[in-house]
Amino acid sequence: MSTTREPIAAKRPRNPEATKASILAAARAEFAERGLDGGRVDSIARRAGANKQLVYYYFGSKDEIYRAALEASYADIRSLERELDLAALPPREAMIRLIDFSLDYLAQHREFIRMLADENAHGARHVRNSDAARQTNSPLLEMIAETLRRGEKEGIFRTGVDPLELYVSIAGMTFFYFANGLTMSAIFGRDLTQPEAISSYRDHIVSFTLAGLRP
Amino acid sequence: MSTTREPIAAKRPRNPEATKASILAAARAEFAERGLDGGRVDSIARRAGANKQLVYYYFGSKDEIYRAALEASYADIRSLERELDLAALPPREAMIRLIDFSLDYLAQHREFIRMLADENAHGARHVRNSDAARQTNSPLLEMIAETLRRGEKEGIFRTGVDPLELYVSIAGMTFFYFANGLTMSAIFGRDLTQPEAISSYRDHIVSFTLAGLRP
Amino acid sequence: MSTTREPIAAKRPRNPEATKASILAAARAEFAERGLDGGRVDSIARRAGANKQLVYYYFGSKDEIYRAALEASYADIRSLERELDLAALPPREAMIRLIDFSLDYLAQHREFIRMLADENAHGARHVRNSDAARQTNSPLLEMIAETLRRGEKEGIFRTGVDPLELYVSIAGMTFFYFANGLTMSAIFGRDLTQPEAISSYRDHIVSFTLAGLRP
Amino acid sequence: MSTTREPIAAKRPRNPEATKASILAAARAEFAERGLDGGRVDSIARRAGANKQLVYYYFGSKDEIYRAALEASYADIRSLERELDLAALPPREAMIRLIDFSLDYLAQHREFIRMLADENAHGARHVRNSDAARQTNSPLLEMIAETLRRGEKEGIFRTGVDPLELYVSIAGMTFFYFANGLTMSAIFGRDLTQPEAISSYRDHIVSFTLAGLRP
DNA sequence: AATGAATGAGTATTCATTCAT
DNA sequence: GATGAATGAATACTCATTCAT
Repeated sequence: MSTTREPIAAKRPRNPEATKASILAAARAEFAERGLDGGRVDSIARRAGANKQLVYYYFGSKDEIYRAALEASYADIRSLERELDLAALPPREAMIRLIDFSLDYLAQHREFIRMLADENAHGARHVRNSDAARQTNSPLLEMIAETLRRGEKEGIFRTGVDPLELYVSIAGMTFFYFANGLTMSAIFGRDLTQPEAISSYRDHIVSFTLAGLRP
Repeated sequence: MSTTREPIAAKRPRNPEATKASILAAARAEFAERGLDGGRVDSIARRAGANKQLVYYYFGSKDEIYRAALEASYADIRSLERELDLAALPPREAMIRLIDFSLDYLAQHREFIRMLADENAHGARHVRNSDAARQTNSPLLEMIAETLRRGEKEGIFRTGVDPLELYVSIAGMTFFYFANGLTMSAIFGRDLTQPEAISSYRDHIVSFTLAGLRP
Repeated sequence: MSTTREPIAAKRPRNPEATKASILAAARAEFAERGLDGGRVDSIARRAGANKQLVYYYFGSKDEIYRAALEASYADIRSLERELDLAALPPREAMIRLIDFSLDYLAQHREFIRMLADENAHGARHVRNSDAARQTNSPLLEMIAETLRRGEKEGIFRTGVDPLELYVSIAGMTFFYFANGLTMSAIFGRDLTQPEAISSYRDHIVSFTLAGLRP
Repeated sequence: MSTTREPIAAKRPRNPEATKASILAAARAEFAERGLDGGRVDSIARRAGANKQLVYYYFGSKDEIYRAALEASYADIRSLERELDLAALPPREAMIRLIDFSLDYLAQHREFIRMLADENAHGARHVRNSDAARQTNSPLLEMIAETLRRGEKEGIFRTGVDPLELYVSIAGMTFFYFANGLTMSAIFGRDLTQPEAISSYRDHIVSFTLAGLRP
């Protein structure tokens, strides 16, 4: 009140949707790189080329930006999962494709690994508060179940395999490789980030999984 | 108040080793709960009942306390791994024991999960700077290799399985379950933290792994 | 969402005077509750159900809204003061009526207390900039003077009493009771907000004042 | 963690009590001038020539600094009240002295007016949270009661006057004069800040009060 | 007349770290 | 060894105000 404030004219062109989108993109990059605690709202604004207050104008708080970023990440992977179309492949090939998808996606989207780890480290509170994240059910479970059923019929998969447990196993094998690759590389003295190492590990999981499903 | 001066006894008895140990324990608890970025030096001092400056006196910086905490975590698990004595069991039982150990340890030491995830999220820079962490080689790889050899000889395990890749697979299946259990529980609407769920998953991994190793 | 565009009807019907009035009412409520520094333009707009920019459109700045709110408060009390018609009562009853009015008005318009205190705390700069506030002379002084004259003639009031000083005394006794009632209640351990306490204090002021005016 | 921070050597000489005292003094000045909402922690630190964090180190939060400042103000006036020694004077002179004290103190300590007004505007929450403020009972009430008793015995004061109500009346007449002098001066076109005006008002209150107490 | 988007300067508070004793 | 005092940079979030439509 005592200090006179004369704001300077706005420089950013009026394009609300683009503005909001660029802030969200910046937030995703920031959080992927530095995590929830390490991410800075200032940095998000800077990355987006936006005024910091705009971040709050559109998202309200750091936690809500994080939730939006997380939702976007989930939406991305869900969208690709829906395109998998495992039903179009024979059971064995379907399973291989699932493994490859899981491995490739994580290899190319390290940011998803970071966000997932971070979210769990924080008690999954953003996911729990996100209708979007909870309701956008993964199509994977049903796909896996259907693939298992076909494999059982063909006699190449054993019965009694729980789709969710299988999913967790495959996701675990792929996720862990990239999530903890750095410490393992340092400790075991074997560079797991090399393409050949990844390729070899891929073959291992494929044969391991297919064998693991045999009747 | 200002006139009478009672020489206040130093609250903390001079016991350097105990002091350092209590600070380290406090640091492990703090980082396990809040991560590297979320952990506070103040909080560590408070938890340890020590003066904040003591933390710096003994450890130098936040990063070095973190490294010490990480090293202690690694030392703990390495110590237990060494007691596994897989060589005393038939190959199949040895493999089951390995799986159970991996699962139980993570179930009971969630803090290790957090530290591992955090360390990797930060580029594993503390592990790389830690001779202790890198040199205290895990005895597991050799144990697994030996177990695989025996299983091959007995004809119950196939050949060509890489011990490290197998280790990554098993560690991945167990780690992922606990590391990302919260988001999965929220999203899949199935409480994976229940003992029955864990027990069921354990059976799944055991049979999946044993089958996966069959010739 | 972006394809179908339904021309959303302006929520607020074009009714400038009603709009301005609702903003003013909102401002009065806001400033009465939170003071000049504590009051928020955003909050005023929200209370008024209006766009924030409208507040600026009609009032120009926070200080000017405050001035308008203050003027409205003064106008309210002046309006009631004009209806007092002390001349219609015998001097003693007129004086009692004046006291009751002062006490009752403040009891029922705590917001006026806050605005008065706030305005003085800020150097009365809004009042000084307000022709309205300064020109709408209070009719009280002349009423009091006339009542005193009649009392003197009747021999029940002493001479030489300055109307403004008497006004300040009465206003002070009533204002202070409500303005600082909270701290006094806390410190003296006697709840001055109770109706009985107010009623008792009223009797005290009445007899105190009448006695104080005796020749 | 990623940014390296190398603090520069401390410049402030080590004198905790002086430091804390200077911060408190600065806080009192700041809040007296600008109120609770208008006061800035930054400004307090600057006034005290101290690092801002020191303010938090010693006082914890803005509200607690305010409470400390308020307590100090109360302690100041209580200390002077205790020196009044009304019992040493004849009842009439005692009453005059009480009035003069009240008027003079407020005339010379405008900051107390501001703090009192502000505290009440904020619901007296700091006083309620302050044991010091509540327990340091004002000696005035007992002094007034005793003075009234003596006056009654001598037949110069009437009976049945409640000490607290009398206190409120006197405090009100003096407080209001200074608290709202600025708006009244502006509105009534009579400068109440002039020494002559104050002096005249003092005489008015004295005779008004003494007359008001006559049997 | 009315609305939503955008801005810059602030605002209380926190944090890792160092100094002095 | 141990403690309390002090520092500077930062951190999430707010606010009055203006621009563009």
